[in-house]
Amino acid sequence: MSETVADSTDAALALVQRASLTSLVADAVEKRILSGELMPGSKLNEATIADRFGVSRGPLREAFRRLEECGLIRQEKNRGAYVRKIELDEAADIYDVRAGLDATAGRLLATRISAEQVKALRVLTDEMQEVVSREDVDRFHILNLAFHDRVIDYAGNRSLIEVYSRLVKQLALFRRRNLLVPRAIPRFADEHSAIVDCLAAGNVLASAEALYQHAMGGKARMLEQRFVA
Amino acid sequence: MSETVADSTDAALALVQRASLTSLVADAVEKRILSGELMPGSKLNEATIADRFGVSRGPLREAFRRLEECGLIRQEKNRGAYVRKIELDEAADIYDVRAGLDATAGRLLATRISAEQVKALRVLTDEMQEVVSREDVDRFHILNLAFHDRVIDYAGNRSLIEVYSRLVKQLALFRRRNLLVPRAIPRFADEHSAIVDCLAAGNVLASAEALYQHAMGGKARMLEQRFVA
DNA sequence: TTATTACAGATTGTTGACAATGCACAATCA
DNA sequence: TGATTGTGCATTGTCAACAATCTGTAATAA
Repeated sequence: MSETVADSTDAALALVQRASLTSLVADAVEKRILSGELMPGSKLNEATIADRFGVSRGPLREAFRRLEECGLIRQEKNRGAYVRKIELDEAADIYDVRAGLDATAGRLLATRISAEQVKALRVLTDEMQEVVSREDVDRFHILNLAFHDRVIDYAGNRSLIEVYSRLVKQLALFRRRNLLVPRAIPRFADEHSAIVDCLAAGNVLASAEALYQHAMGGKARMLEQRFVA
Repeated sequence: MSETVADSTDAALALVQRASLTSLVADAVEKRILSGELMPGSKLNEATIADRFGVSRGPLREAFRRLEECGLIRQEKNRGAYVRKIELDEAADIYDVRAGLDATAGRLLATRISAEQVKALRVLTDEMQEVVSREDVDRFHILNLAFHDRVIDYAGNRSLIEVYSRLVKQLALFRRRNLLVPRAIPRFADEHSAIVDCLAAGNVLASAEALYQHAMGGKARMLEQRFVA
């Protein structure tokens, strides 16, 4: 019990030592944007938000600058800040770049993947194959995200992780019901398995191409749904 | 003459309307960092810099947040801001990602390049081939930068341009006399020509691979020089 | 001597106030 | 009526002052 207290106070201490109001507010606003609580196009009133978080406008404005540079909000001089709206063509651009980053991750990972990492990815792809039969879309979605996160992580490139997560955040501003279409799941599961095969075999070009095409498939799905909806 | 006045006042007006002190200061500091006037590791004193630009610390701190998010400076709580220092391994990571982005640009551009764009690139590669014989390293350097900028631009993807320029800026923090080695120039010139050939032929995979390998050659050169110096 | 503490100056973090700008609505005039 | 101008309010831009923290130095004690 005292440990719990010690842990929490330690955590609080570390928080105070490392985190500034600016960073805390930036994280909080970012979270609300990514969760959809703050919708694209929403006006972000400085005084209102500063009050809500119990800080003055100074730190908040600094947080806004960070979020602007992240591409999550847009600021117009003398007119205020708005949650960034990402149009279809812009989302398509981001998808292309992300596909390229996936390919890069594949190139890098194919030359360095460990047996343990292959195994960890296989655990995911195996469960995905299982899930296909159950048609558990939600579970597949989680596994899908985990799979791609791991591929990027395992590539072991900090710059890649940074750039990739940046794009993923921006794409969160564009999710218009891009839920998985059940009928597409079997194909995705197979593609994941094929990707792991390429990686495990150390085939650089095949890994890159498999990941690229897989990501571009995701883009195509996004574009379809846009026009259906 | 009145036109000149009108132009300059128009420009001034546009500047005042669009640019905030924050953005102006951020640009100015960024410029000084990229030019090497502010060296990696330098302490950035808020009061001193604010005074130099004739602004208060508020806008300057906002500018710092932007630069921090750009990866050009690093801020430690209660200790201040420093020009970011990029170590060798980090630069290597960035080079890998940039190579991947070059490959992505190749993929995209190979499917959409126009005759005019091919021609424009050929103008550059032709002059590069000329320059090889003259061993004009400086001129080659300029042509080299122009070539890669155009390939990215012609790819016509805003997200790619944004991410790419971000990485280029970060790499500027690491240039330790990575000037071109004269003996490497002929090979680079040939590679540029080959890249344009692939693009003009609309060969997606070959374009991507040629640009990727070309960029990785640049990385290798950087690593060599690091150990020679 | 060496380590510890106390203090002072400098620097960063945060705030509230004031100035400048934009926006919406009312008043005016053709 | 319709367009334009003027006015007040809300909001953003900027600043200077204050609080909190850090750093280096001097004083103290073992």
